Amino acid sequence: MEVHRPPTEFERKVFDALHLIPRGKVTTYGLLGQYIGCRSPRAIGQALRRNPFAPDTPCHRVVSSDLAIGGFAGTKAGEPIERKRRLLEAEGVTFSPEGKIPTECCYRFDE
DNA sequence: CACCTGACATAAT
DNA sequence: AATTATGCCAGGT
Repeated sequence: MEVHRPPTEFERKVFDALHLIPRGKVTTYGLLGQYIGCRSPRAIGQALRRNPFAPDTPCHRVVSSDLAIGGFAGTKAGEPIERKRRLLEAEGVTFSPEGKIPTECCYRFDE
């Protein structure tokens, strides 16, 4: 069990980036990482996993580089993933029968 | 399709 | 303080 601890700068960057994602869109670990200057999508995932502000912080808007739904709450599949998918659909994100998200719904931090 | 490697932060020892 | 292990990956072999 992890103890509660104040968010680090790295986590702050990640959370802040999440807030930039428009509603109804998603981003990938890689894009988010590049935006905050981190080339390690794994580190991003860890920060999201420890998201202390969930679901105020839209961590569910981050998917894998393949535009697959990716993981959620430390799991790759299961109930949490179902919730994530539902959250995205509720925001207007569409899913292919394979569970993939169309590129149009992918936010690439284009200003 | 199954590995292996790369890059990075945090927790635990 | 340093090392080890691991983690909502990505990409290459």
